[in-house]
Amino acid sequence: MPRVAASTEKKITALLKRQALSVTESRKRILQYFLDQPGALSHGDIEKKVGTTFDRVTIYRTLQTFVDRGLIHTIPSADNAVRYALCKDECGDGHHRHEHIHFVCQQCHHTFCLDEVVTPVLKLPKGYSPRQVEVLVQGKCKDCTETAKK
Amino acid sequence: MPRVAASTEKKITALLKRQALSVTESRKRILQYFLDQPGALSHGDIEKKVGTTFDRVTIYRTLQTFVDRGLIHTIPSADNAVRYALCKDECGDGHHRHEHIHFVCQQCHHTFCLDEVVTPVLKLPKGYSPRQVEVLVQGKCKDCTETAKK
DNA sequence: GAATTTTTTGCAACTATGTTGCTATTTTGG
DNA sequence: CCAAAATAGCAACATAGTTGCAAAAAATTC
Ligand SMILES: [Mn+2]
Ligand SMILES: [Mn+2]
Ligand SMILES: [Zn+2]
Ligand SMILES: [Zn+2]
Repeated sequence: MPRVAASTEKKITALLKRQALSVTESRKRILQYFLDQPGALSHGDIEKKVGTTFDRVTIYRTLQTFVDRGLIHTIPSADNAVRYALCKDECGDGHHRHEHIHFVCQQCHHTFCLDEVVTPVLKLPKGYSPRQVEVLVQGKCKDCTETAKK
Repeated sequence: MPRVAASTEKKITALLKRQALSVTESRKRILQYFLDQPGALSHGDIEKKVGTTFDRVTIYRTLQTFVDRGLIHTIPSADNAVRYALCKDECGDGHHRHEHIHFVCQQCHHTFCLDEVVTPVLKLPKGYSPRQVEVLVQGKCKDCTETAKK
């Protein structure tokens, strides 16, 4: 029995093919990693996970390719460590459309997409033309809040 | 006549003394740079400006000290380049309180504090405890919009 | 399914960014 | 002006990110 269910394998391959990407080991493994866990991942996280199997440069290039093709999006941070998360809506080649906000847990240091929370509409001073709004909330995440109660 | 007006010099010294900081050349120059321009600055910006006069390490430590003392605050980014801007409200030793949003111009690549725009109150899913909300708006800034009209 | 073309990978070399320990220098307060 | 405290510069290091190029792998064509 394979470590990764055949159905997941199929799903991953389909995801890559949909974006007209060659299906390679590194792309499959990195995409798998994103699917296997709920949060966002930094380049460093991925390197720790698969860095012995694949070259650092390959990871950089894979992430860039995924961003370009709309498979993942970047999440800004205040600590010089941009994170990446899967795009759930219909992002495509060259264009991202995200309306959700991001949550950074100050306790477990995980970053989550809160897909159900829509970015607010803001009234900006005259002259400023908004194109994209990013909201980054810091605090304590669901898991960490629940654990604290026990 | 000194290059920097004596009044500015006084102001800078006062700012440093208020936070119980030693008044040194590097701190004065870096604080001066922040006061001289409207936007936010990255470590790299500052290094380009004063990097021949002061050591890189000094700049890192100065920025960290300023953040710790509530003189400047960090602005998250999506490009692995955290920026810093002066605190206008009453931030102090160890605690920052900012309610304003930040604007990143995709044309001139400057980052601005929009002090007049208050961060929105968000309804989060059950379990998430917010502590700090950061809003980062990308688009075209005032100057770039006006220049385009001509 | 083998050959050819195209794409991706790994490696090396490099630049940039950030950190730490230590000593010399500067600043402070008396 | 002096002694104590704080800061700056340097060196050495660690981590992060980029580029060119040849080898390997994947896709395409036959
Ligand atoms: Mn997201
Ligand atoms: Mn600000
Ligand atoms: Zn958490
Ligand atoms: Zn602009």
